[in-house]
Amino acid sequence: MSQYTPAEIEARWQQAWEKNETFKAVRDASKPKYYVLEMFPYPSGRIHMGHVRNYTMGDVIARYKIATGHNVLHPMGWDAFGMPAENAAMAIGGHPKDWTYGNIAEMKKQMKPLGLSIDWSREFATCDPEYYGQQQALFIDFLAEGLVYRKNAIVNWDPVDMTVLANEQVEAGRGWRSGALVERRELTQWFFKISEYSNELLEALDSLDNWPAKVKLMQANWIGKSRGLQFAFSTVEAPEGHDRIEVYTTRPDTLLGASFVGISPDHPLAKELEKDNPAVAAFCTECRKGGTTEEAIETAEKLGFDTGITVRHPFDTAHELPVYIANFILMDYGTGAIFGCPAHDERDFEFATKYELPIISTYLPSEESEEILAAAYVPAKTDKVFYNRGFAGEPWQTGNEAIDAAITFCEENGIGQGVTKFRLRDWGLSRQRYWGCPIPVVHCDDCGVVPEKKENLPIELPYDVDFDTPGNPLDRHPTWRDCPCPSCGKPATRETDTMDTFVDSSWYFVRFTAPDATTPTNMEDAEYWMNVDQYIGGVEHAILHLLYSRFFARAMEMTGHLPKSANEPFDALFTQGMVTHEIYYTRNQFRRQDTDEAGKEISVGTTLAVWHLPEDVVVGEVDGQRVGVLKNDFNTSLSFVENFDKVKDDPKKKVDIIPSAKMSKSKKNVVDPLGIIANYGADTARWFVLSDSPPERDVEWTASGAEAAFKHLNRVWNICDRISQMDKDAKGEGDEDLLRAMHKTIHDVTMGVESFGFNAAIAKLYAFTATLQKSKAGHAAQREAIMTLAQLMSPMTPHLAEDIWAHQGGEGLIVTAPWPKADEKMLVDDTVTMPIQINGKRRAEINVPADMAKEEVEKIALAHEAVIRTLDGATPKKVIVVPGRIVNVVA
RNA sequence: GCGGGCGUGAUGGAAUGGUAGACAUACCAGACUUAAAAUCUGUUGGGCCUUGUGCCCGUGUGGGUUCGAGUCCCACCGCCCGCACCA
Repeated sequence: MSQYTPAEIEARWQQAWEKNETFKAVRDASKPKYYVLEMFPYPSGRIHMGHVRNYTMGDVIARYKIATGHNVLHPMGWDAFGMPAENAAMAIGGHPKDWTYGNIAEMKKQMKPLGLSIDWSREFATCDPEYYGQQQALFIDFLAEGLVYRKNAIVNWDPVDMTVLANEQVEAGRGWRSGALVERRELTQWFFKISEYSNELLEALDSLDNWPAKVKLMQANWIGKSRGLQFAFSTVEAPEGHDRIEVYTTRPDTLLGASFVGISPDHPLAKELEKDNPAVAAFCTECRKGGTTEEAIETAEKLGFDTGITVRHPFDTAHELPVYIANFILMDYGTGAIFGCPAHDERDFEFATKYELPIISTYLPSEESEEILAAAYVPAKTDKVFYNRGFAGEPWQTGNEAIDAAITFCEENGIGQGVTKFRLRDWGLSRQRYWGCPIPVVHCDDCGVVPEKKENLPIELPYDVDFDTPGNPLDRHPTWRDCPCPSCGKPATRETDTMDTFVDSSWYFVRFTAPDATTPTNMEDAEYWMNVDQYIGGVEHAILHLLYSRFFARAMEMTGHLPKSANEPFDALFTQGMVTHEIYYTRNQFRRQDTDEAGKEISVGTTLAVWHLPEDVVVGEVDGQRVGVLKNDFNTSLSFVENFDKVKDDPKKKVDIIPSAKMSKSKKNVVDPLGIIANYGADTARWFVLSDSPPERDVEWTASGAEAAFKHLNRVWNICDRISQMDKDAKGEGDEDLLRAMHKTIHDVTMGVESFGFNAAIAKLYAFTATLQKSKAGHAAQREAIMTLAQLMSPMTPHLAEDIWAHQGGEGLIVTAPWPKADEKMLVDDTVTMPIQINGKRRAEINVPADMAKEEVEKIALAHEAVIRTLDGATPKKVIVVPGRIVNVVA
């Protein structure tokens, strides 16, 4: 009798795979290829359970595809540029490069024991000069194609990180990383022309059948297509050069309801007026300062400044409208100017009420309706309404119909043009930071901005930099900045901005197809391996990373680095849920002045939560409530309730529990994968993160659940051990039943794996294990059953599976053994149990041959005692027989 | 505000329109043990009585379609997520 020893077998089988080069991906035209990829990690230095779940899911797919005869590419790398490395250098000293490569080595060491089917020969980090040098080559090609440009722009400046952020990286007015309030600054910046692809990126979403609808929708909203009318008001008594104000509207049908024109404080006209009117200047300055926090936006009052200028209504030049500078109008959307229609826009209504401007309805719910003046009337654009002030189309029409008619009318009458606008703006990629990919251009007094010559790539980051002063160390590097102009050879200076790290992750998946190529890609490899057949990652990347990557694929096609077929680089996308855990805390009341962990002062009487690691708490149930006791206070010779009684009145010792939340270091509700692997082995960790919850949902890590996974793997191993010790010629009972159950399990697990139903697949494996454990079948059948079970488990628990395979004398490695096929004949039982319903309620069951004729089944059903009793002499109106499923008698 | 998703036992969750609650946790009971742990076995949606091969109710609430609805349709309630002065 031997034992399940994960620590020993996991190391052994990992060595076997490595020696065999099982996961090395080599182009092979004779096999269908399959590229599976998990979003690569940032090398923080420690893996967490989220990583384990993410990579395990990818591994299940990869191993399943290997077993079904695919040539699988399953690579791994490191998203290694970015600010944490610089912050660490500033906080604790050292160099970002050393910190990053140290973390990579450490994390790789932690990942290896998971036994993932990764081709490590393709590994790279985005901070490798070999990688970012090719990225620089791409940049130069993009520049030549006009896909990158430089412009003066008002940018989001993060005062904490001392860098510029893309619009996408500002969340509710705060930097996505630092959380600092973002300021507006004008700087010369590099931009990718992603907006040129707005329509293309929007429309191509339709072709992504294997993407979650939610992600496609988020991207569509982000791109934000709108159709409207652009036209100009002519001004009265405006400064020179401002005789027209261009406006954009999505509701041209409400043009006759216009009661004012509003312009942004950043509008050229506002800036002109600002010059010699201090009141305007004061107002605009106030607006620009305007809070960008969520609360500020929500509570912000609509503020306007009457410029005294008026404009003529395009339909009636005698009708003049006042021009206001208003704080709620954004310069970077539309034209930075609007006309206000208070009757049909809540925001305009609020503004009009405040400044006593007319409220003029253009449409009403019915012909008899009074004009609505108490609130804006904003029905859905698909509702039919009555246009009391319509000028195009029918009196009764939907908003959409009216908009189309209004645009046509205005175009025909030379008032304006129909225009499609997008919310998506160009992607600002300049960052004033050290630890990123240098932008490969040179500034020359004579030649201007000149791209670096490709033979000079990579432009490597200098190692000798200091982080003692804030700002970009490249800017003050003594020699790195100075270089000859690539065009004329005269002394010039390098661009010191580096690229946004989202650039690094926008094409890494392509680089995996030829990581050592001396050009960004190798077309043969790209054509063979692209696209990524299955991409797996967190939903937090639904917009930025995926949108940028889709843009990059197109830009790389345009510059000859990718085939057109790779325009949508991810055929299928799966967004997995997080790993959560409940949170444990005690309370600490401060009796004297003290400081908390962050050094902040705590005043007397303050009660603070003290968080505890799961491993430091014993959890139990008292009066139906989950509570805990600190392990240090726990007396193991007493029951949980007795222990709890001793601490329940002491808030410093009684542990309260907050329901499951995302694992976070600050709340200490983390479980260290290394600890789990040390205690139970990687297979247990892998099995658990896949069981219990559907992969797209969050899974709660529980100690009992992990324990159960471990017990189950032991059970499977013990069954294997028992079967090995059976008499090889032993005959038994129920061979047929066991094999039937086996084939059903093959079928169900295969379906589960194919459809990301890992939790359901695991449930079937539990059930089949129980069947096998109880089976009295002969040796041959049991051996077949355990070997098949091992194969079905192998994507999830590959080490245990290999060990069972070897014990039973399986040929070669299980990882390369062909996936078992369910025998159709074995899936259909000879006899089936059919429930009999009377009026939809189950009343009886019958056992009948599976292929019995409907009429026969009906006869047996009607003859059933319970049916006769329930019918009580009544004649059934109708009998529905669904072969093999159910009988329903309608009385 | 706009857009999307989800509501099933004590808990996580199963159910191509066809026996609701698979599988797991937790709880309870039993076996083994001096005892505990481990292991194994069994019970567990609610209610009713006449304790049966029994009946009634039950997938957020109300309605509808259907022989049959957790599943499809409509309305409402609740929760979650994304976007948001976007003209």
